[in-house]
Amino acid sequence: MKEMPVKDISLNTTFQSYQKKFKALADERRLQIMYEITQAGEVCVCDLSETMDLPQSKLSYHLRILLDAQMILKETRGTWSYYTLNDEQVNHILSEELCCLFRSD
Amino acid sequence: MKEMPVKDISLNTTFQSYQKKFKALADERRLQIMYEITQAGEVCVCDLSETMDLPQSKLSYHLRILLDAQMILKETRGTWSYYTLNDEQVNHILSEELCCLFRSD
DNA sequence: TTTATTAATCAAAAAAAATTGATTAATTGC
DNA sequence: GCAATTAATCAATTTTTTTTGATTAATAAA
Repeated sequence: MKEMPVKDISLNTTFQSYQKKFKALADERRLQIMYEITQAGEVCVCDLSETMDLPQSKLSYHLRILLDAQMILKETRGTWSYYTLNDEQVNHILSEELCCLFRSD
Repeated sequence: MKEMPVKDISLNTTFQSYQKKFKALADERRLQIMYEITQAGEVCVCDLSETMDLPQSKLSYHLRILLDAQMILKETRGTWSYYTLNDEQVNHILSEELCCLFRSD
């Protein structure tokens, strides 16, 4: 059995969680989705489906990946699901320069 | 034929280049490789192969992905290839907090 | 109640990425 | 020259991710 220092175990856990977030960001379409959400402030799937010209199921799939990685937030009102950017997380991960892409002000 | 504003075209190009960089970062093993490089300052494939317990071909593959995404730099001296972190690019992409993981001082 | 809208999920297929083991090429040391 | 070392690349396989079209469930509107 292989020994492993505590420091390395916690580092591995850290890398695992970042892997998930970077995977979510590692897609041109998902970056566009984040940008659209930033511009609109809040969007539902059907809005995105129009502006991005993508079928609903594809959007739901990509939104789920962004949601699981905590890059966006979801609030359901009635039949609609409204998505917003998770600014805190985005700022935590990305450089100042990059964050600007996903900032409305 | 679909029209597309100039702004959106250049944004798409931007997202494309970031997709590549995030893809490179979207792997636990590659993040570990970057960490090892940071710690050692400079490493060759055979060093990494030992410290990370990975076969040479696998390492060459992952190093190439990091290199293509410009997250690391390569310098060949004799039979050896020495890899270093591309601090400039890493700092450009990642938050202060995250960069610390890949900083030796 | 019936019909339409919204969006999540599912299963199958397609596409992309990673692993594996081997080959190749260049360099070093004897 | 010859053997050993280093590392890139290749082809085949495996694994993972994405796409696609359909189904489901919930809400809203007529």
